[in-house]
Amino acid sequence: MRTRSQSQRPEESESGSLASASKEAVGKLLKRASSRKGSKEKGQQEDPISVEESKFKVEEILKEKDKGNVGNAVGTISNKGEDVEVSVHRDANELEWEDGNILASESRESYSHDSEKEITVELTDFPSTTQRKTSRRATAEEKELAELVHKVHLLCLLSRGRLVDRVCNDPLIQASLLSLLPPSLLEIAEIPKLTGSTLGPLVKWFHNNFQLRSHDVDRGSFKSNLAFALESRLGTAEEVTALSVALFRALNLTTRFLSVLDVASLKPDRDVLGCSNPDSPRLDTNIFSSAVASSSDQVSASNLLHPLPSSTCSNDISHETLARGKHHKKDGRPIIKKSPLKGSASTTGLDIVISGDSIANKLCSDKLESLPAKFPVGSKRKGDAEFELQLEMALSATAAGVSASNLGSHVDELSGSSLLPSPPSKKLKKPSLHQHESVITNHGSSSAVWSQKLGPPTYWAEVYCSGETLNGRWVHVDAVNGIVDGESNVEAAAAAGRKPLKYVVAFSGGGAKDVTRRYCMHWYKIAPRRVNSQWWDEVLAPLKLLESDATGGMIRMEASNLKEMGSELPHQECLNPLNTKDDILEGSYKKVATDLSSGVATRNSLEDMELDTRALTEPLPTNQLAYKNHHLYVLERWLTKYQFLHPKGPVLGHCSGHPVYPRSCVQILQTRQKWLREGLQVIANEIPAKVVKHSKKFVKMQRSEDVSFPGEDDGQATMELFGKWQVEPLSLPCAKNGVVPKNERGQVDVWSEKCLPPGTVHLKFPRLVPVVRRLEIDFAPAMVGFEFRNGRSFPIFEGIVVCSEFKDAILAAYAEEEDRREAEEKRRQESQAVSRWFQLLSSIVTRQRLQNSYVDSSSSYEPNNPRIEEENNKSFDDMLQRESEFGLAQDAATGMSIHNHAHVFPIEDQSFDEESFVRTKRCPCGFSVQVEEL
DNA sequence: CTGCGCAAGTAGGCTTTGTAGTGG
DNA sequence: ACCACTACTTTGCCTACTTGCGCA
Repeated sequence: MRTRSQSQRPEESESGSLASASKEAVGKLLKRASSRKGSKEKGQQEDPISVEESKFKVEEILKEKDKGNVGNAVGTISNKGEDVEVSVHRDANELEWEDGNILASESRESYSHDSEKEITVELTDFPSTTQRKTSRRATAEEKELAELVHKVHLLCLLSRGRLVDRVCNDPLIQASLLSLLPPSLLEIAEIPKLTGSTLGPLVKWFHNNFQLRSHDVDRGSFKSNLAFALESRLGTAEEVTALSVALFRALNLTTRFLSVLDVASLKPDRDVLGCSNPDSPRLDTNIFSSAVASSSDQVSASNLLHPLPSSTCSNDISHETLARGKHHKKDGRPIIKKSPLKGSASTTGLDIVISGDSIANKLCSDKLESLPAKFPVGSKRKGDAEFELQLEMALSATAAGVSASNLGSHVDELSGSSLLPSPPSKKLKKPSLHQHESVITNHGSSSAVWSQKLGPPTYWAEVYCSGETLNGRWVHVDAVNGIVDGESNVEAAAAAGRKPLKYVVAFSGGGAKDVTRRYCMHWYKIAPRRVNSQWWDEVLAPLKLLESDATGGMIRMEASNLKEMGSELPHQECLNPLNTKDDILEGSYKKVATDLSSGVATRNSLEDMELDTRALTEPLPTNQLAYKNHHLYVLERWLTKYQFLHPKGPVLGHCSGHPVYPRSCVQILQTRQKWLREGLQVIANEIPAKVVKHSKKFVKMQRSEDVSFPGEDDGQATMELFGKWQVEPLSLPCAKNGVVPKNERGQVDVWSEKCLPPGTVHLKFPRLVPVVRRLEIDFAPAMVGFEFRNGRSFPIFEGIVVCSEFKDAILAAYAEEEDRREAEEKRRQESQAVSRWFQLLSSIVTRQRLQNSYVDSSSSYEPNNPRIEEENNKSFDDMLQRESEFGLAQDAATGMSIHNHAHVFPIEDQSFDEESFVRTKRCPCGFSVQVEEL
């Protein structure tokens, strides 16, 4: 069995034209996705097996400490004595993904006899750190693609959440959970004013009875998985959380399933571009280690969602590993055995021998195992450290299999290890028994990493506690970790895991609601990582309604509550001066106010208000940089050229001595001209809010045109900018006595309808000028914009501007003129048609006359079947008849009418041109005609 | 580990008022 | 002579923004 990288031997992949065609088609897509030179995908979609098994990617991330040589890295996979050679072609200066392909049939064989297979990866000549290509910025196309992937991934994750939510309502699962519950805890269902503390014993019981498993078991559907988890009391974080939600719901508690949507990055992964992404590699690893591992659906979704080359090594490998593991993990866990490294510290070669059922697994784990050794221990750049960390994590994920096979121990012990006390956490109330941890505790080298990086919470529940606060509130319940009301710690835990809470979504009733605000205190950190809010809101709108229907119970406002709420509202607004200009809160406050007036509010509207309030009461960041694009606050130093603070206050605080202003005070300034285009003019005697330097090009241009241009001494002209508070509606001179007021160029600039002088109209019809001139009405060409050509801009004129009173007259005349023009056009076309017919027939007649002159008249021929020939020629005779009507049929040269001779076209004299499908018929008189046969 | 300042590089916005030739 | 139409040729500067890196 032998495969080669396509980059080296593309011809080998072409087992047939179908495959190559397929490759081409898929390649286009992948090319777009990857936009990587030389990276090709073998897409053999026709072969279902080849897709799942024939591809794996190995990212060359190895760096050489001292040596500068960069060459070809050659990987060899030996399988039962045969070599699978993966030649990894390397661009000398570029880190690339490379594809190794294993032929389908052979791969299948390898999976069926996996325990006997051996895969060797040889890696030689590693790239130098110093020769890493400098980072390349993502192109617009890559950004667009990343956004698309982000959006699709979000939709998939939403679906996943809804799926889990639905299963949480399963009566059988709920009943089973209830049957497990001690009778004493059943009473919680009857507590009228539920509080977080009341939930304590229940959560404690659940936490003690359900544990996380270190590996996933896929039983087909999530429901089956959940049932199995319930039975074994072991499950993934998602399953255990879902069970907790099901239990709470069984107890009649209003409960949501919450999930942190660990979505693919909105921005193109920087690793692709030759540098490291501080958070996404780890993030993505988490996606696959938690979400994917727990769901086959997710696997497929994630596979779909990662056509991007943006996946990092561990990220891609881990997900492919898991995916592949699913397909082949039939006869037990992977048995991975490692060969000692061939190369010493001084050599650059590296041999990896792996046994197991998953090639990717082998490649990944062994490679990862070997990687840290490659990193210089000393000076590490941030990216290197990140990458190493990420690799260790991936390594940890695969470590279970390693220990299982090598030590002859079993994974049961490993999963049992999840019962062991976890390392203490600094930031979490209670350390989470994350599957990684359970793995890592058995893996000495990585435990240091994971003790610091506790698994961030990904799933939890929210239970509506009517006994909390005035009108009740949603209480965070992380039954997996036995935490109640720990919402304030979620962000810290997420931050500790380098996993920002980009999207925290609550699922209930088949719907979903974004509740990120509740858990995220530093919105400015996640805002740039989220998709544009309009799209997200539109997506969530229908789901939010469903969620609201399921959870939005009515709250009867008591008189005292009403009073307090009423006094709270204005107080909230006072809290943040932005509210005067910001209407974010307006909606929810209004709604609540309406609800208050009726004495009834929904949980939903109250929650909306709470979330909106949080949105406007973010604490001031302590570092200046955070203000650069902060949605609430601004520092004067980060204002752009056209931004201005008006009013300059209030000062909300200080950061490093710089006053902090509300973002709502930032106004966009424009030049007089720009305001004019919006139908506004600067108020007389207004002092420019800001005077900025003009572009050099503009200065140059102005000076070339106007020698007396009042440029400054330093050669830099200035540009006066005005704010919106300095402008007023445009007051243009009115049209008087039928005369249109024009500018210095004798035209009217019609940027918009607002720019039209009063008393005038803009007529956009073509060919109006002659009509208006004929009527002797004053007009002005309407300049509607500019077109940029040849490095110069040219005005675009569209229609004319005339006084309103002439509009009807002009339109009537124009209609008349257009009718006349159309009639004239029609006449012209007809005469042209006649003229062309005349030319055609003339040429035919001339040709015939010439033939007659030079062909022997003695070879006249009697047709066998004159009638048929006559039929054949009928149409042509008709044509000649029409021709004669023009007085052209008379053959002047011979003096005889062409009708004196009836042409005949004997079959033997006919010829047919197969290329042009033209049959040429010849009359013995010499006349011939060509007929196109279809 | 974080923040800050700087440099480098890139994407994308902005610029902004013809002319010569041909044919009817 | 006048008018209408078409081809010509595909700018380039500047700014905002991103990112990496060194330093504190």
